[in-house]
Amino acid sequence: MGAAGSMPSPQLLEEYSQFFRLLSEPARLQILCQLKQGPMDVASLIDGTGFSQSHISRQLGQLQRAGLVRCDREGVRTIWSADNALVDDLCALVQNRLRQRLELQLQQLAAG
Amino acid sequence: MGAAGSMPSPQLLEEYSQFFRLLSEPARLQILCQLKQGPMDVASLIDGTGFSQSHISRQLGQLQRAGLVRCDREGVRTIWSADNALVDDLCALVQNRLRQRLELQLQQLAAG
DNA sequence: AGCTTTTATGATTGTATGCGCATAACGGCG
DNA sequence: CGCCGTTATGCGCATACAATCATAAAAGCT
Repeated sequence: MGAAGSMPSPQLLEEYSQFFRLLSEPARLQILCQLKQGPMDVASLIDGTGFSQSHISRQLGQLQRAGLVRCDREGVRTIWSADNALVDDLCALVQNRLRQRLELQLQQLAAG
Repeated sequence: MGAAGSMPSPQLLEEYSQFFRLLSEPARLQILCQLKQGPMDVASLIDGTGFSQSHISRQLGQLQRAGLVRCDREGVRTIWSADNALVDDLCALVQNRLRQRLELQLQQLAAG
């Protein structure tokens, strides 16, 4: 029992996929990781990631619309921050999976 | 303490993003959901989703390479199955987030 | 062997989007 | 006001990939 739940609606699937799509770009994940060190402005993100200013600005916009980052204006600078237990949790689950896969490959290599 | 961990390596970020990219397509999520009803062949997936045969075959290939589905040949048919506590957990976390966002919007609407 | 059914794959097209350049908009300071 | 520093945005290019059609490969049947 329990395996055959009802299908999620197409709208919900669409929202899931849109969220996962946000995390499907290394640049955005990298920005989120940088921001875990603490709030910082765009210049610091440029230093930390090597991306262009316009690119970072766009990615921040996308992350902001999803509520994954927020910003406070501090004079002329915009200080961005992200507190993401959610992204951490998601990544931890995926990391666990990656680890399991590698361990399985190791076993198969040893057994074959 | 605890907020400023070390940055994940670019390779790890790449693997995270590749995994999330798999889930960033409604078609693949839909296939995974269909398979939660139990193992089935491609014809059943076509019936359940409305996608073309070749499209479904390709998506299954991607999901298989990631270890999210597997198949047993049963005569001329290929029976696909997926047991994914992982995807369920990921979707549950995201759903929780979506709910929180909507509740926040509701509060802001009521307060504004 | 040929024939049929089921699945996988090569080729193609269309669309989305990452990424940077240039520039506009915003905000502070002389 | 003009000037400068910071961030957002219009534009173009290149690439990735979803989606389809047509076809090949695999497996059973007569």
